Amino acid sequence: MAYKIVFFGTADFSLPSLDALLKDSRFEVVAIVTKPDAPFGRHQTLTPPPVKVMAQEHNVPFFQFEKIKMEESYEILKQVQNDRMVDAYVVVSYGKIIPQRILDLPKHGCINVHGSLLPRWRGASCVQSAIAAGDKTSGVTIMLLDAEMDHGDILAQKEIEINSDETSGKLHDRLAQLGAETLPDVLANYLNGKITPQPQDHSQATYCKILSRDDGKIDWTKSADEIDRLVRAYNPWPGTWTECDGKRIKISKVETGNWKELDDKRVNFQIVHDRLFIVCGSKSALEILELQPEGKRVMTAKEYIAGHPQVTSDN
RNA sequence: CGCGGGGUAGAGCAGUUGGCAGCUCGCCAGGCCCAUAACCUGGAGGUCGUGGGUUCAAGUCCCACCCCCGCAA
Repeated sequence: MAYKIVFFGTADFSLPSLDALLKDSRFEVVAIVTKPDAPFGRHQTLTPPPVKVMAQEHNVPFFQFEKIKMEESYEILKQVQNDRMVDAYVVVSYGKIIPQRILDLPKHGCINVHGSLLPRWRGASCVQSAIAAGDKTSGVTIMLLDAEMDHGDILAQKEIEINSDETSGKLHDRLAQLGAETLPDVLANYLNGKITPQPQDHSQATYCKILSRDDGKIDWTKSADEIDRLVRAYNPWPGTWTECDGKRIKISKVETGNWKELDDKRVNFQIVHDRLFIVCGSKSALEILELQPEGKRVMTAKEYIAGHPQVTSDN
């Protein structure tokens, strides 16, 4: 008989894992819990989270609790537990902290898929943090949830290399896929007792915070390498930007450039042979390859220069 | 109707109080040079997002609509 699972998830990162469980005959996803529809996009239209869409496509019952902490949420999940004898919860990028008494409901606890090699990068921006910090590798951790964030015992880890030109968008997708490939076997082996959970080495823990757009303002006194990593790490979210003539310009693609050609006394955009450079800290420089002025679409540096023969940055 | 910027040549931009539609790059042809991302000469390429309106005259003023984007979430 199939193991009964309740899946908690909201974002795109959840989809491959949910899909893997839905397709696997060893599991029956008896219900899905996801966040409520939220205002989204330029017109603030109420939009369902991706996981809800997938739940509807597969005709799986789903719940969108306004507040997971409320009594009602607990009562409903308790009812599901009594009716279906759920074996485990699987939590992938749900987006809210689940209260302990809900975590205690399923017979064998709650399994989480996290996009980093725990205990490194506990928290909400694990993918961005790994790239921004210049990590050579990342991976996924399949773990048990406990009371503290990303703190529980580990069931399995898979490591992958971070490519030197990789953005968070790409790594995010690869990790979501890797998690989905790893999850089913690990989950089955945990439930049939073949895996013994291993505690994390808490002394090695590092943490990362939720990012906002303001975090993406580029500090040009940092070195070109640091900024290059930040640009890749914050692509596509939250994006990196700088101010120019009082307007915001997103910087979406850069490459470490040649310092020696540039005037080191200014920290401005500088045009050299149809190419756009900016002087950074530590005697380094970046070439801007792609940017997006406020209100405009993404364009190459060459296109930007065509309409801005003289450009300067306010920093 | 959350706030805001924008749609003008293949690309990026300018266009002043309405008065013959421009700039940089690219493209085509030719020239110069040991050579070039350089330079010179000539050329092609625009129903100014769409539909109405005002006017002798609208890219420009008025109304409606379509599309793109930044903030926010």
